[in-house]
Amino acid sequence: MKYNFKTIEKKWRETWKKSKIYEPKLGNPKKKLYHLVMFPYPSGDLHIGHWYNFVPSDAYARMKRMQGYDVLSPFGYDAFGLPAENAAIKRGIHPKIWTMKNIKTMTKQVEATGNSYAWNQMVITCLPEYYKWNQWIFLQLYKKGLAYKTKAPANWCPSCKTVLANEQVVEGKCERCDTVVVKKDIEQWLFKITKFADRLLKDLKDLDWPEKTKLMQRNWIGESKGAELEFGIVDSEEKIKVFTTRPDTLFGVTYAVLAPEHALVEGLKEKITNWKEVEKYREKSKNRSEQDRLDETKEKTGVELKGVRAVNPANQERISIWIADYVLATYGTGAIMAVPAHDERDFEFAKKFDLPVKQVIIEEEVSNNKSALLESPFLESGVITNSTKFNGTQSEEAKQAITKFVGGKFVTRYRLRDWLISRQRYWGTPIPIVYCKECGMLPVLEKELPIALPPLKDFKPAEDGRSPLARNKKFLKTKCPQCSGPAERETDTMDTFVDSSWYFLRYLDPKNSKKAFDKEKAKKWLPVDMYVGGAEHTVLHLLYARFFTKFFFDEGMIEFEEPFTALRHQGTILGPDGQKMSKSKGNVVDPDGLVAEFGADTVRLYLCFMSEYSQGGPWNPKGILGVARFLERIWKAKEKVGKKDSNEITPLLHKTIKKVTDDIQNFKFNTAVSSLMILLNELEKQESIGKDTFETFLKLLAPFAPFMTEELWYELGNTKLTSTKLGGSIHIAKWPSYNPKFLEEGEFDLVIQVNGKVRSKIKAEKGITEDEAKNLALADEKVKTALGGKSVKKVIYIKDRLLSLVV
RNA sequence: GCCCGGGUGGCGGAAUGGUAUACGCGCAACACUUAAAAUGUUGUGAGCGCAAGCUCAUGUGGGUUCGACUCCCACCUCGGGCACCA
Repeated sequence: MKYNFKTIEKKWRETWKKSKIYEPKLGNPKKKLYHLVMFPYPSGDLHIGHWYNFVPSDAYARMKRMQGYDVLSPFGYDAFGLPAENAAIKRGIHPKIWTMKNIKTMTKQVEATGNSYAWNQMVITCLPEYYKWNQWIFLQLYKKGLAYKTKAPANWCPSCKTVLANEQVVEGKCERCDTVVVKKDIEQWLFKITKFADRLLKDLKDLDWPEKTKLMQRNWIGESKGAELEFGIVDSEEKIKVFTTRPDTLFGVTYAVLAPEHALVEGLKEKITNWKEVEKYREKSKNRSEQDRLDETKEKTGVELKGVRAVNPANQERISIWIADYVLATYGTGAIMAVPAHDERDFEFAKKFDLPVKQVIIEEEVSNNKSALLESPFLESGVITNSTKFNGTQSEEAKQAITKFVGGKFVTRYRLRDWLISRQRYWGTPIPIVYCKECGMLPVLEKELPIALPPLKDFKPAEDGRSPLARNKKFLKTKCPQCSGPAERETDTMDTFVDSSWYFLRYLDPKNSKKAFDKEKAKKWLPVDMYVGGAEHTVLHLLYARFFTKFFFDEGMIEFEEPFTALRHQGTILGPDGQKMSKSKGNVVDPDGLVAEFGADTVRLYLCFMSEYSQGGPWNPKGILGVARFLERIWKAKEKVGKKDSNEITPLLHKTIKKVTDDIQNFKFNTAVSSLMILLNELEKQESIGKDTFETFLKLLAPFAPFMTEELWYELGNTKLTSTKLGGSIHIAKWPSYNPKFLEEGEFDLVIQVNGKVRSKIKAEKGITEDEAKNLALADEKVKTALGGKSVKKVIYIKDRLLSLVV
């Protein structure tokens, strides 16, 4: 009988759902395993990339379940975001209706995969029952001073008169009207993630994450150790504070540079003789568009602050002060000491404006150091020169000494910026803040939560840069929580990354209306043991989730500091042409069509088999035929199942158990499947297949092909099925274990090398000694020929593998 | 520019110091068939040879080693990330 996947898959999908075998009892797990896939955005269509994220990792979850773990594998939707607004504008459907409809469709599609999700734990972030807690968390951060409001630049389209999300800026231009986008300063909310920079960096080292991902997070946090030094200003009480990683070059400073926005510029206004010019430059750099920045040829610009001079604290030398936009206001102190001889950017700037270059570090100490004109800056460390009493010391060692000499201090700086969470958008979580004319800015009372999104028809931000929520008077007008006088609500909504920063906690208790999450339940199930998702979320999502977790820990709300103990990324599946899939290229692989043609098991198996998981690669439409044949052959092999087990197959069976177990554990799904294929190839050569052997084979295959294995398991009389109950399912059967004894017995091909070249292979018993192997080799005709009568000088023996003879 | 990660048959890939090319796709021949499809069997890196076999081959060039896809050095190339971070 041919394998009829359609009826079989339908039958088991329904049976599993009814019997709830994938819904763990959350109460008291003996051996918990929290397996999590990154929840998708409900775009309305589950593409093959989703399958690739969800299916192989489900194989991992399934094996763990069979190994006796209480596996929690939940699923949900990251349901706020811009596409819903765009769809609403385009088709006139409300974002919520569009989103919920998509969720319904996608859930059906996800169910088709046969994945073992605990559907009863579903989380949907755009529902008030979820975003209420975003607001609550915001209030906790606010209370601790970790949520604050400040002027921050937003993307502004001067033509549409609207704020744009980053995704709406395409190559520095507005995606709608192609106008060059500028930065506009507006009051926005930020989370103080920088306060956690050191811990976010330090705690990376213990995580079982891809090294590359950890490295990217490290670079993003960007730790740099250096000194903070103060430069005096002639005839002024003001000081310029600078941050430098090279205090050893202090004697080589020939000018100082402030960021154009630096507050001191304003403070020195009275003294500056070319104020007009200065102001013009400041204005220009402020209005600098994204486009400009992208086009920039790296040519340095700047203006000298004429009439003011700074004093080098090391040698009291007077130096010029400049403003230039190559110095960033947002990093360090917003001011630098310029050492053109030892810094590339300073060198370039000095050359353009004809500023002095003074070398203070040389490669080696020479008796007569005439400093020749430098053609390029000398960036390495070396020996100090031209620096009075520090001459002749090693520059690395002089760092501390020189810093101390001028009364500076050593500090650690981070590149990481605070997290801007304000969005001037409709489809997100409203920020729970009100503004009262009398009492000022106040947080919403916790008992007032959730502040629900009001219905709205027009989703474009207002011309003053405010969110569309500002147009809804019913939403906007409220009472002051303090004086009950008239007040206005904050109209910005939160970045959707807020939603995804703690959803893994909510899964335990998605309906809890009293708390965001329960400490006791969290203690039992978290942290997440295995997190699987795309590498594109390497930096932002993972960093934000770690930040939230550390905050919750500090607040005593949970007892762990890192949310994701282990992390794996799936690769990207490309179209058959090797290009990224896109509708316009017409190279999109449609999973629904594949399921209809081949069945879910086949699609699952091929996704696991086609490539190394983290690598991905092009989809080969013919390749899937291989695994389809494999399943058909298993279906046929069932007919050969008899009582007698052949001993011959036992060593291979045990080898396969070990290989499949190890490979799934290590996310090497492709080689796990290939070892099952090898086993089947051998089983087919047998007259009859033992029932035990076949059952073991089915169990090993069950994580990959849950439907067919369940059906065969049932036909072999293991699964008990009544109209409402499922007993003895293969998916909760005990995972096979191997006997190491079988791996050490039997025959192997002893490879004989002479002078490093393979000259012969001899069948031998496993476990033979070096002498036995040598005797076998020396008796072999081919080896004799290769040796040519010469005497063996050296013998290398690798047990159960190879003998290397050197003559 | 800087930092990572790759480059293996016609194709997807396997092998992390020990038989290079497992497994699969494709291709070829044969069997079954009136025929085709499906299925099954066998073969399949390149070159030389009737053959046993020999030589060459994991981006390129060098090195370490009895032995290198694997380790080291230099270069070529593709992909990813960051990008004036002092």
